Amino acid sequence: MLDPDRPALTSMLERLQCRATFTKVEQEALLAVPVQVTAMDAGKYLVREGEPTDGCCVLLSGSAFRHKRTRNGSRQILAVHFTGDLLSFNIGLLAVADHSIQTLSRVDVGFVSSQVLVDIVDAFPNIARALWREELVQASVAREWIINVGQRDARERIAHLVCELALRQGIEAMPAVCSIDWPLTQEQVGDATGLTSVHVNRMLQGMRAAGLISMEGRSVRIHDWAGLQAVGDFNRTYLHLPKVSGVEAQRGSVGPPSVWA
Amino acid sequence: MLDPDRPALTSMLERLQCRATFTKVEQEALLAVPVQVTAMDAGKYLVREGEPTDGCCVLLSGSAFRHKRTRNGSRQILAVHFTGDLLSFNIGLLAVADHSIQTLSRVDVGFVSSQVLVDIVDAFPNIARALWREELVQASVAREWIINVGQRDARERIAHLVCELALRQGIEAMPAVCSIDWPLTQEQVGDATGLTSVHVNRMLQGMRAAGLISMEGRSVRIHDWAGLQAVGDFNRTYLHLPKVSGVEAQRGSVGPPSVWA
DNA sequence: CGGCAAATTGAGCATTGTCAATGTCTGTGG
DNA sequence: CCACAGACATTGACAATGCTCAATTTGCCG
Repeated sequence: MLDPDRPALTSMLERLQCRATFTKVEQEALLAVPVQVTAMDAGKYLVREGEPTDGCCVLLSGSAFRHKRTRNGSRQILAVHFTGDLLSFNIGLLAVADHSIQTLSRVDVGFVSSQVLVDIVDAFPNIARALWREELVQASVAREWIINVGQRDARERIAHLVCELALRQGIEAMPAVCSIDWPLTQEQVGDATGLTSVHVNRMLQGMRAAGLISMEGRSVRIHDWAGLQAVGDFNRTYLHLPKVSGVEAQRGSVGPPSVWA
Repeated sequence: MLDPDRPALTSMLERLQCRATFTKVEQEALLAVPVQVTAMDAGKYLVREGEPTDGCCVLLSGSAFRHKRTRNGSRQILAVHFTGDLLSFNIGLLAVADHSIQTLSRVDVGFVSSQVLVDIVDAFPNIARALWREELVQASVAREWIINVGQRDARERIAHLVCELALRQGIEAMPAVCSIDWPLTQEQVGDATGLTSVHVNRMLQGMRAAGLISMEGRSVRIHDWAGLQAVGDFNRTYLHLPKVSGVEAQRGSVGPPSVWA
């Protein structure tokens, strides 16, 4: 749900502030960008593969995912997105969308026209750099997903996905045992990892039995963050997160990796 | 081998001209960019995962690949690059490399400093747009690779890889039966597709037996381009190639898909 | 000719998929 | 408040795609 007391693009600004430091003027320019806000139900398409693309689309609340289908109809999920993420930042650069974007929950989406975006980018090189960097990070995440489905076994793939979504939701600022939003069904986890939902179910049971996680409806409780990272062969470098400061924020990374064979 | 009679960056210009139309001034500005050219042997690292990155690196001749390793040492190839490709275009945007880049053959590589690049991008928005578009296309290719390893079976993955590399080498401007450069060993094909070299070998034998391709040392002869695309579930959209004109160029896409079950 | 990397072959195995049934939860309408 | 529908999760038995291991052959290059 969008907070009516804050500018609509506040969450996007916060996301970009992980990628650059803005002046007051830059911050105000970003928040002042004219944006058309639309609320949408879960399961709606924001972009469809093959359709012409234009403008920029930002996720102001809720979650969404990118996907693409093969000839025989099977679906590969390519990325999961949360509040503040840029969903498409194509100043009319590519003619047609090469994948689809669909909502996972009720969302608020902001649309910004290409022209406005071009103007902002021209006027504020620092903002351009932050947007560019955000795109590079998304590309880095995509490469990590190639490894995940290409080289890791089922248990590792799923643990890795849990780690990524947990870290991107700020798990390291949370208490040692905490819950994160989990917008995916087991079938969607399968489509993200190249596994069947049946096998995902069995692997999740294994992870629960090992005391790594537990599941509560649309959230996952993480009991052993260090162990989960060890199982998932997780190395956060690819997310290019800003340096975290403070003891609390480093909790997960200093403990001994738990053995879980 | 670099042609000494042409400016070093000619091949990069040709690549970018697939993404935008440049004025004479822009073309000359690009070719005049100061570039440090280095020849390197096969198997050398251009970028190493975890090391700081800077500047821009262009492949002026030969081929190279991106890859990343998992904890247990297995390697995933993330992309294959040919003459003219931009290998890293990071105006100091990300602090450390999230993957490695290694040469596949003897190559000539051009290094351009970040500052020069920033100047060019600021002075020529049209060039900036072409570079940006090139990056977006590389991201699109990475997403297609996620599908390839996540959803397709062994034969489809390999056929898809052959199609991609063939199309990027301009197969559609070649005669109906033609050879393309094939810089990968079977083990490397395995690392690119998430398969073992043993299984790659068996699948390639199947494709040869089916009359799709034949192999001649470091090149692959393509006998049935339409059939290969059908087997690989190949849809070129993700490459965002410029519209091709002429009958010859459309040869492969108009024939009936061959049945090969 | 020798050395080495790459390709090829075979046999056995295991991770993961398939199919089909059943259980569970949640929201909605009567 | 209960019944019901529908989506999601879970289970079991069996099949198969692709992996492992280990040996052998081929081809290239000095």
